[in-house]
Amino acid sequence: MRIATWNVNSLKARLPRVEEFLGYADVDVLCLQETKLSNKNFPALTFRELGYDSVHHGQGQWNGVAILSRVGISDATDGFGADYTDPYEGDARLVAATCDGVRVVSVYVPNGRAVDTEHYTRKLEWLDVLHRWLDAHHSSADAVAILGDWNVAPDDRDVWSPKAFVGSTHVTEAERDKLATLESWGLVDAFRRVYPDADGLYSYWDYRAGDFHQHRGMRIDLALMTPTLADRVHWAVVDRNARKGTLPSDHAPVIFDLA
DNA sequence: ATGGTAGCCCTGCTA
Repeated sequence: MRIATWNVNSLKARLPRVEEFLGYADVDVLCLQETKLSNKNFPALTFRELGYDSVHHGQGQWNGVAILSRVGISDATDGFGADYTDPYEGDARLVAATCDGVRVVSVYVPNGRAVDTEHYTRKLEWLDVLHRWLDAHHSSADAVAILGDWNVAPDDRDVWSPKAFVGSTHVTEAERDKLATLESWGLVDAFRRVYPDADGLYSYWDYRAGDFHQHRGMRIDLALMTPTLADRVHWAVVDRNARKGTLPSDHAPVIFDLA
C-alpha cells in the first residue's frame, strides 16, 4: 500500500495540482488537510473519475480534512464524536475511515498561533483529546495510521533553525511531549523510522521571504503508525516537486510505501 | 529587522 498526506491549503485552489499528483504518484490512499471546502463543494466526482473513493469532513472557509482511496473506504467517522469535548468544537480537523484493513485517520492539528495565547493551550488540549479518543477506539496492536499536518516538529532536526524558533509554537517541549506521549501509547513516526539520522527533510515552507528556495522549512506533516504498520514501511519521500511550479501549496506531500 | 505571501466568506483574519 502506498499512502500519502498533503496539506493542500485550499482544495479549490489546489485541485489541478492534486489531480496532477494523483496522476503521477500512484498512491492508494491520500489524506488531505485544509481543504477549506464545505462537504457540498467537495469534488468527490472528480476523484471518482480518477479511480478514488473519498470521505470529506469540511466546514467551508477553514480547515477541512479528507481521505481518498482506491483500495476501498468504509466506516467513516468525523471528529471525536459526542463522548468528547473538542477544544476546537466546530472545526473540521479529523476524519477516519478503513482502507484495505488499515484504520486511516487524516488530522489537521490546530496551529496554536503563539505560545502565550489560549489557542496554544487549546492545541495542547486537542492533542490530549486525540490521545483519549485513540485509546478508547484502538489498541497499539491494531493497524492504525494517523497522517496529517500535526503542526508540531518532533525534533530540532525537523526545523531549519532551532534558534529561529525559540519561543515559537511547533517546537515547544509541551507540544513535543504530546507527540511523545502518543508514541509511548504505541505510535511510530514512520518517516523518522525510514530516515533515522537525516536532517533537513522538511514538508512545509512558508510562502514568504523565499523560504522554500532558501531551504527554510519544517517537518510537521507526519505519519504516526502503530508498530504493525510502521514495521511494513520500507520507503518514504517528500515530494518536493509538488512545492514548486504553478500555484503550489505551502506543504509538500509525504509518501509512504508499506509492504 | 517582526518583514514576507497566499488563502478565504477578501480592506481583516488565518496560517
